[in-house]
Amino acid sequence: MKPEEAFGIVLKRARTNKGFSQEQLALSCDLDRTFISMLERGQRQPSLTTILAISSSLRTPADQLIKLTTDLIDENSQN
Amino acid sequence: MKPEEAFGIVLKRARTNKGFSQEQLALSCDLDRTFISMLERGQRQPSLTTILAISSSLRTPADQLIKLTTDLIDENSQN
DNA sequence: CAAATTTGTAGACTATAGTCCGTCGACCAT
DNA sequence: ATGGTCGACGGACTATAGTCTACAAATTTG
Repeated sequence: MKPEEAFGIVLKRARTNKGFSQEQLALSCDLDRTFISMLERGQRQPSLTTILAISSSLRTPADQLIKLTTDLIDENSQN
Repeated sequence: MKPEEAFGIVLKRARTNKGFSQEQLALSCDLDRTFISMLERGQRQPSLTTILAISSSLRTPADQLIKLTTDLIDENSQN
């Protein structure tokens, strides 16, 4: 499983858990809505500042987002 | 303090702690030597896959690298 | 159902991540 | 002195992160 796929899944889970729409999140972290969409579908990968911006908007520590992502990669290491 | 500055400091510390040269690290994580140099000087910021590649080569969990980075940003939040 | 909201997607664009070539200066050993 | 490793730095290049506009498909809600 590719990093961007895993991050996309983690992002979507975290966002919906907080009850945000893609557009609300995009506005909050000053990114484009379509880019959030591509991130969640694993078609783009985030840079460090993007990770931090999303972390801040979702009020979820960045290192936790990364941990969830790497855990997901490890779980699916056969794929 | 900008994210890329903080990450650069964290990266340099982690690399030298492991006794690697920039070139050794670059070879190990399949990145360019000059790019590692720019990362450490805070002139570039890493993407997610770059963070994971460096994490793997340094045998330091990615979430720990991120935690060290955000901690450093928070400590210097006045700058 | 219809209307409203949300998300996927495409295309064209700009900014920057990351490569590859080289040169230079600092430091440390012979 | 000089040979070797190491890191800063430049320029030119390619790949991709991230924007913006617009429309279609899906989902939710009354």
